Parts: sequence; structure tokens; C-alpha cells
Amino acid sequence: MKKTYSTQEIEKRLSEAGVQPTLQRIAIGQYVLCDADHPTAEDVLAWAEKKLMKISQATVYNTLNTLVEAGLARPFRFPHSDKVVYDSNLMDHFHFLDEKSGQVYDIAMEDIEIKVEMPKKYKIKSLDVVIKGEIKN
Amino acid sequence: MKKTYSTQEIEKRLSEAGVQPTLQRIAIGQYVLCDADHPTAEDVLAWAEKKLMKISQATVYNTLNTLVEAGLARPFRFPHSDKVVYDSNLMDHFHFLDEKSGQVYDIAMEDIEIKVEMPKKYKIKSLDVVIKGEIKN
DNA sequence: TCTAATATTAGAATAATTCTAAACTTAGAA
DNA sequence: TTCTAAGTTTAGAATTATTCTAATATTAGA
Repeated sequence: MKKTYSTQEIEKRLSEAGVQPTLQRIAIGQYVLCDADHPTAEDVLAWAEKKLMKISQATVYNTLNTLVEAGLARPFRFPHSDKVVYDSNLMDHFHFLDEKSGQVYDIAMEDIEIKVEMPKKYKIKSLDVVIKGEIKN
Repeated sequence: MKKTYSTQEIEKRLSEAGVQPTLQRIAIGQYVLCDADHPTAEDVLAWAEKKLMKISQATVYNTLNTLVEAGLARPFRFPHSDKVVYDSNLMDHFHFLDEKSGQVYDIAMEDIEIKVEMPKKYKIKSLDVVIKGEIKN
């Protein structure tokens, strides 16, 4: 489902986006863009610390903001939490929120048929759809 | 567009919802349920202070939470702000966010045609739709 | 090798909201 | 009417997510 990028590829993506590929940025970039699934800043810090990486909280926040500004990840907020979640899926897509676990799943646009009819004065730029429910396994 | 309730009606709605209709609750209730349009806690406090009401910040938060628990208002978060916004529209509905002004507009369900096709294991409970854009006047 | 630009950091600051525990108000029993 | 217990309001402290500050470290390129 998710792409895997080698360290070199992450480095290249950062450079191409005009971001200096430092050690911290490469590590966090690889985690957020490949391994993690909708992580929060807290998740990223916990992962880094578990990896015995010496990193400060500020760097985690700085790096996540940098990834967002570089267009490599997108921030989202969901109703069940007041933490920002980072999504590396750059395609337009929607979200399913499992209210039991708090887990967020990406939903491809193709799975939803949506037609918005509104007076012309509303100029639509984008659409956020969050489907809330439960997953039965 | 919005219903108007007299003080007595607000008092009745509070009582019927099992909430003691105190002065503070009636005042904030009337403001949130009739006069205001998607106010934040900050808006409610500012309004109360402008009215020369002696009220504490904690009471504003308590009362808003009470209104939500009583089912008289619903809390929402939007992507442009990290403040919770209170919505007295109890019908299911969607939102339009004017990215220029930050103003939120309610969109009736009838104005949107949405059809969600998903694997059966996703049990859908509710849907949050936020349309972001601009209003041309 | 040097220097200027850029990153990282610890810790302070900010902002929204909740908590705490004391003071106040109210509803209803006596 | 008075009393009491339950419920409400309050000021201020606490909490949580995030950003800021300003000092230190690293890096890119001359």
C-alpha cells in the first residue's frame, strides 16, 4: 500500500524540494514517508527516542513543519484528538476514523462518489471528508 | 435561518435536557443557540464581558461542555484554527469554510449528493464534510 | 580552512482547555 | 422559614500541544 524509499531516495526527495538533507530530516522523513501511518509529533519523537537517536522535541516539530512546507507530507486534525497527524499520501483522498481505536485509514477518492451542488458564489478549493465509524474484523 | 428562542424557551430546553437553568447557562445558552454563529469559547467570553456579565472563563467552558453533553450544541474543529467551535444546528449538516475570513457556513445535507461505497467491514456511523474555499460576494 | 548560512537544541513561552478546591446558590425536606 | 445536601461558579493552578528564543553546532561552498 505504502511506498518504500531508500535513504538515498529520501535524501533526493528532500534535496529536490529544496530542503537540506540532514541526518535528522532523513531519519524522520523516512519514518513519516514510509514506515509510519498517520503519526503525530509525539509518535515521531517516541520512535526516534526508541531508536536511541539523540533528537530534541523542537527538531521533531521543525522537521515535520519542514516536510509539510516542502510538500512531502500533509497535516490533518481529526475530531477525536487535538494532535496534528501527518499524512504522506499526497494524492487527494479521504479518511476513515475508527472511533474505537482512533486509527485513521486512507480512503481513495474512487471509493466515494460525491457531488456538490452549491450557489456559484461559493468557490470550492478543496474538500475534507472524514468518515467516522468502526471496523469489524 | 436560525431559530430565535425567548429566555423562557431556553430555560425550558435546559430543564428538559436535565440541566439546571442557572443565570449563566441561560445567558450563554441564548447566545450560543440563537444569536451567535459558530462561536468559540473565546467569543462567548468576550460577548459575556461586553454585556458586563460577571462570569469566569471556567464557567464559559463548563457551560459549553454542559450544552454539548445535553445535546443542545455540537463541537467542531476546523483546519484553520485550533479552537473548538460550537454549532447549535442539530440537524445533520456539512460545513463550508471561507479560507479568507475563517467564517464557517452550514450546508444542508440536501445540497450535497454523497455516496460512499466501502467494504462491509467499515461500519459507518457519521460523516464530517468540510468544503474549503472562498465566497465571492 | 574560513565564513556565512542553516540546523539543532534546551528550555522558556504561548494558547486552549481542564482541574482543583473553596465559596456560593439552590432545591427541597423538615 | 430554616437547614442541609447537592449542584454551580469561581480564581487560579495545571496540563498539553506547539512555537519561540537565542545559544551552539553543522554544513556548503568560496
